[in-house]
Amino acid sequence: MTRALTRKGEATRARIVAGAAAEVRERGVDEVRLEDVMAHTGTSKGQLFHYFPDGKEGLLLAVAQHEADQVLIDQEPMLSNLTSWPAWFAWRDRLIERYLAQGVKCPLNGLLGQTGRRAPGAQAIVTGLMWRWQKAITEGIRHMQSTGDIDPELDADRAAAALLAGIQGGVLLLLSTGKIDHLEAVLDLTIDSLRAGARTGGS
Amino acid sequence: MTRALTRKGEATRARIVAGAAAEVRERGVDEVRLEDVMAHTGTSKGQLFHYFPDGKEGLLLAVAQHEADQVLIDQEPMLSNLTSWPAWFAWRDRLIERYLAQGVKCPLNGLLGQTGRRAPGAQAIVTGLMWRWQKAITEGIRHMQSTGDIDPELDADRAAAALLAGIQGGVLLLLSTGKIDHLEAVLDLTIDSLRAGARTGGS
DNA sequence: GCAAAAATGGACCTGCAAGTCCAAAAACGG
DNA sequence: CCGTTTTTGGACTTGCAGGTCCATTTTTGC
Repeated sequence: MTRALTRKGEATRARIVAGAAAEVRERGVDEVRLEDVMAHTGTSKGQLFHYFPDGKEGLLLAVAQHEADQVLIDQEPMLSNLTSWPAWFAWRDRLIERYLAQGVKCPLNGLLGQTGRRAPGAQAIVTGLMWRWQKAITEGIRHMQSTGDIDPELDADRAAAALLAGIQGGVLLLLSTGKIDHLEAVLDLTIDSLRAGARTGGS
Repeated sequence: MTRALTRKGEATRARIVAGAAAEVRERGVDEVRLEDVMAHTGTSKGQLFHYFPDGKEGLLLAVAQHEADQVLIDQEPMLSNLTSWPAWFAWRDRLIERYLAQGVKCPLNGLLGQTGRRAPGAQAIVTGLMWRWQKAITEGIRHMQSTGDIDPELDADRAAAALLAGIQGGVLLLLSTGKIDHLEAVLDLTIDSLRAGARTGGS
């Protein structure tokens, strides 16, 4: 149907997406010119429009999906196995490590602020990412509740929402201030708070 | 020195900034054309470059400062008087109300993602805003510690950093999902957590 | 009132980057 | 092999938005 890609074509397409993603991280969404992508990936304009008939919009959409997926992949296998406090700490460390390394170059930043307005589809991609992310955290909390490590009275979904928001804000502040402090504070204090409620059963 | 503005000129300049700010909220930073600002404010291109010799960049910088100030002003007088739990709740309510009303139209969004890259000065504006914001929260926590309403052992600055990050993330998620839930969860759970530590003195 | 300075209007220039088009080369399928 | 389809390259078009310029009107200060 929609498929008419040879093996070579498939490879080229993938190369374009990966190269464009790198370019977006480096320069930011609206500073990326198709020319940059062409130079970076060794492709021609004809190819770009061959694989992305909708032009820049379609390309950015593919990049957005690529980057969104990567965000969750980078948190594995921790994110899907928040089944003990050491596991939670390992996840925390991975997040800090990842965003510290990433620094100012943030794909999400572009996704939310800019691509979101342009492509209506990008909005859906971001929402989907947040949804999956929060769901994983919620499951982690529920598991800890089932083992008695977190107060069963706690609204797991609400707590996960707060934690997710904290992480997003922490990353945002990392982008603007260049310091990881906010993200660290959120993770440590929130996890501490989750642990505090359990202990002997609360009230 | 740098002043050569008549009363009329001052008024026109202010009108341009206000109109441009509205336009930025409405369409997003990189979708705003100078032409839009001209139409919206009833000015000509000559005027724009008369009052903002650096062109779009200078105008956006002025808009950024304008919007950043507004963010804090909108939280007054609550933000500067976090001296009792009812005051904290009033602040919470104001935040929810403000951002609920604002919805998807966010000046900060543009500030962070886009203007930040373009104008090096915009980065400073955002950082300054966050700094002032966090300082106000820290002072609120310190005051509550002085009255024994919050555990004096708590690191006030760290807690404020976490709360600020939560708020930022909550707003970010409001922008992408359209729902206020995350912001609400952050505010309620974090304030609850602050209250929990005190009570009878902790350990 | 009058000269100087500021404010205004809008025509014009310019550069850039997205998007179009087609012709040549490579890959595919039988 | 050969016709067909896909892939590739790059010249060309187009539109737009930022920025320049200057002529005209208004305001200012004396």
